[in-house]
Amino acid sequence: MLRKVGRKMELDHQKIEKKWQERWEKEQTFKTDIHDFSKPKYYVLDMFPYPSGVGLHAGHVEGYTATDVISRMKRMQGFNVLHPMGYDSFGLPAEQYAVQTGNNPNGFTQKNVEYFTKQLKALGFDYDWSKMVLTSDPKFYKWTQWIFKQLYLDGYAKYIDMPVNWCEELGTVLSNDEVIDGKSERGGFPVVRKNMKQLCINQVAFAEELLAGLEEIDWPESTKEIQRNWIGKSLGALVNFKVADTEFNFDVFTTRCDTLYGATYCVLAPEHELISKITSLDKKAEVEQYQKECASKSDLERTELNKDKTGVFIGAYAINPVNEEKIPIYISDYVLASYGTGAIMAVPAHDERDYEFAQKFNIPIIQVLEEVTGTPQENETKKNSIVAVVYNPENNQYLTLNWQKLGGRLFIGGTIKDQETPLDCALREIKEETGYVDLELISELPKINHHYYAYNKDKYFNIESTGFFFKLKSSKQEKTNLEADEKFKVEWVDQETIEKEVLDELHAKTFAYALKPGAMIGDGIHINSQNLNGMNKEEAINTMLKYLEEKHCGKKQVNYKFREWIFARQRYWGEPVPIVHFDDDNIYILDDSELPLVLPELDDYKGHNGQAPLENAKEWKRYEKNGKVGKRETSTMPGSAGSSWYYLRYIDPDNDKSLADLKLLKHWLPVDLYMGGPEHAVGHLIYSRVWNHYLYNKGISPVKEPFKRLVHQGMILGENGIKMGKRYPEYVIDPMDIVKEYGADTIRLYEMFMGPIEASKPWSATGVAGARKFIERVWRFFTDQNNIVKNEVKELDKVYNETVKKVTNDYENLAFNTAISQMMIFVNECYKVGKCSLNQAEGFIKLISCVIPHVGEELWEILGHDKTIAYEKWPTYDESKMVEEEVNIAISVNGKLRNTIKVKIDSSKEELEKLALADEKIKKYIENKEITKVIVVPNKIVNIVVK
RNA sequence: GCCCAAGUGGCGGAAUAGGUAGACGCACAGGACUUAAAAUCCUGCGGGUGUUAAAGCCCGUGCCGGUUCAAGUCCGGCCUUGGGCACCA
Repeated sequence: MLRKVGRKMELDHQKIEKKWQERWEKEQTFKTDIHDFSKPKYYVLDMFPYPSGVGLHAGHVEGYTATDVISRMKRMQGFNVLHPMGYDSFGLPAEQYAVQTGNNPNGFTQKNVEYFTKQLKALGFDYDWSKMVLTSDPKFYKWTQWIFKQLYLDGYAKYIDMPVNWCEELGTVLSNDEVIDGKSERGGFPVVRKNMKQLCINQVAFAEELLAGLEEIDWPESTKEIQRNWIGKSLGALVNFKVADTEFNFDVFTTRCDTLYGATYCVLAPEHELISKITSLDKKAEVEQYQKECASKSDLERTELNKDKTGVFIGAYAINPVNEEKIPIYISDYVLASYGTGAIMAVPAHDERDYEFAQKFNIPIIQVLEEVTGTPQENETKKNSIVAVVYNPENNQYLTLNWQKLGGRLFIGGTIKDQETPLDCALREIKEETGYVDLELISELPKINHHYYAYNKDKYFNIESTGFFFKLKSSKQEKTNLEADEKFKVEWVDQETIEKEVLDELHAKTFAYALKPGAMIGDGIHINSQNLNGMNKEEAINTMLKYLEEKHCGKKQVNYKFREWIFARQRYWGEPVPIVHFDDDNIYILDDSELPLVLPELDDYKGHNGQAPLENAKEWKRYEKNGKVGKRETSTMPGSAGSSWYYLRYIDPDNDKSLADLKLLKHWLPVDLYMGGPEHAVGHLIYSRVWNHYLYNKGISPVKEPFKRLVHQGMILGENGIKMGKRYPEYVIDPMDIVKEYGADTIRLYEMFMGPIEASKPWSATGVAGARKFIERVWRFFTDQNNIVKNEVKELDKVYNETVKKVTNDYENLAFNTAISQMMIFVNECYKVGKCSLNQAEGFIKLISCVIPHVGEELWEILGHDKTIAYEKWPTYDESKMVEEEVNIAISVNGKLRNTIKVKIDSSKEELEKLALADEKIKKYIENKEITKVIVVPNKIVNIVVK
């Protein structure tokens, strides 16, 4: 029944929002009965925030509103919805902020949690607050410690002596994803490499599972690609090199073992353990000096210096296992200790870095791959030939032969005669064809394998062409010696002309080599490689692998860029590690009965002083058991520990027997929709997958992949398109200001209407006002009792059903902007018609209540309902109401739109063609012309093709 | 340098499978209501040309080329912006 509502009603957003927020809280509207399995479940999750003290920003509101809309729709569609919220309250950010503002992290965190919660409630999100988790709560981190303990007992967590990222300023070790461009993510302080004994989790053991898992989850392709690159799998081989005249040997990792014949030296990382054992006496001092220099370089310095290769020959030689050649061993920091085996074989002809190094240290370069140009044919005649590029520095021009119609513009070329070296051939050809004799060789260019057809001889040729790059020293010329068919003009031209006119593939490639000296990186066929000669890459790799395995000096090997997850921070505000180091060097992991190991209070904590803060917790640190005395681990866990499993705990947050009841987990997992920023692609989103895979293998988590569908919200930029943030505080929008002035419904509607959820988009103050205007337009129409009629309103049938369909589908696809457009169209139509049936009004209010829940509830009440709209049945649509009797058909001639006509829907092709051809406007375009074709797409378009 | 996205009016953005480019909103302009303004309601709104007005015509989805009866959409090459990786052998 329609409730009588006096005169015009003002929209008082503050009153309405307060009213409904209080009611939702009082009636526990959004409390999920986790044990109710009678309905299908839907688990929708937001990335929980760091409670940082500055409160929510516009980006939070976007992501959280999106999941809120989904969760409200799913609830109305009959799902039992779990939509929880909590706080990632441990970790470096919270600690840094606390120290900077002189607060104790603990009390400070509590205060921020309250602040955030108040803000989230003010935005009207339908979180079930009874499920809240706090990673810094001992009841929660008991289980973080427990999971860590399982990892430790299963051998995945270990102390390892390894080079780590050390940040002096923060006084802690950092993981790879916490280091950006050689600086710490937090604060931007320099990071150096340091060898330290560290607690690590062997996440590389999960690399294959993680890669395979990516195939089965509905995530943005770009995020999956980032994770694949981060894991960085590469297939290759280990090759063992013996050190000449010693007992020692070492392995290198290579993806191109097929280029072994081109390996002319080896490089060890400066930290390689073999160096001290094989360095010759006379090189010892120099080598040690170089090692010292490298150790003190920060990561930033290393990358900045990467253009200029440095290194030292250590006076030892390795034996190339395929040809027993002795090749020198160098050390250089362009080889990383932490990747592969920390040693490489260098193939300077085909690797840019090796090429650079070889140039600088004057090491031989042997080409083992040659590029193939042209198209291979049967019955080719083989020969060897040259292409010579001659450069005149005087006028910056190159020597070419213009064959005109016979072959265009080419460089000097020719066939190598018996008993002639390629270089002799090049010099002879230049002289015979152009007369120039005073030349200086700049470089010999990589050989090219070229297939071509010679018209004058009517034959196919396959040549191996050696390129030469000469400089003209003087214009001294001798008599040329031309054959009868050599009809060309000798011309000097500039680079631009060559690039335009030298079209022959072989000559163009040769010129490119001449201009850009360097390694030949592309693929090709093997040369100078004995049994591999003539093979392509794949064939050669397989052949080489077989050879290496037979000779027991190499084998297939997979390598990852992915590294150990360093699982300790020398900081205070994190989960204590439940480990004790006994005085007799034995390591003891606490018994379950000793968990949680509670983080002790630290009086007047002012930040780190070069050691782990917990070193100062004298009493806490000491541990005694059965008369044995030990010291607790004083490092704490990294910020990503708690967030790696929190989504499990929401399902059963008060369980003190296990991290969560398996039966409940089985029902509720996986998360159906996970929403959060793309910046977590290689941090949280990998770590949580690692833990979940581990827990799955142990039977603790029932699913391999925890997050079935992942969506990132884009960034919200300032009005001028610049990132909001510390650098431009004047452009920062505080969502709470908008809530106060325009209402929570307005900021929710506005942010959903801005554009596609995943796109970055600029804020617009007038856009916000526009959103409010639309809400008022809705309010005005649906609170006016004269507009709402009991009888059907046929005029709205079509648009209403279309709206229900489009909004339902668009919400499902998170296309909120177009869903809102459609609702605007519906409201515009209502105004035009001047009335709306009660049925349609109720359906529409259900749709829009997901985005503007306060106004939605209020309108629902005004329409005469006592209960919340949250559990009302989602509206349905009737396709038959959406079809119209007539449809517009476009008529185009030669693809150009010329007219549109209205015809009965589903008119036949023949009929449409007849109508189109008979159309008055169309006549003038087809008169006196031949109609070659008529294409008819029913209900869409007719295209007439005329000549 | 390598990998991945994206580029559409003054602006944010629409356009299931190649089939009427510019939905919806903002801004702007005009009108109605008002003593007036705000608010509201209605109308127009890519550029050029044309006309009293219109109709009409031409051009238009970063640039160049291709496939097709038909391209914002598909293919090839380039440019720009954003993101990721960066001596990873």
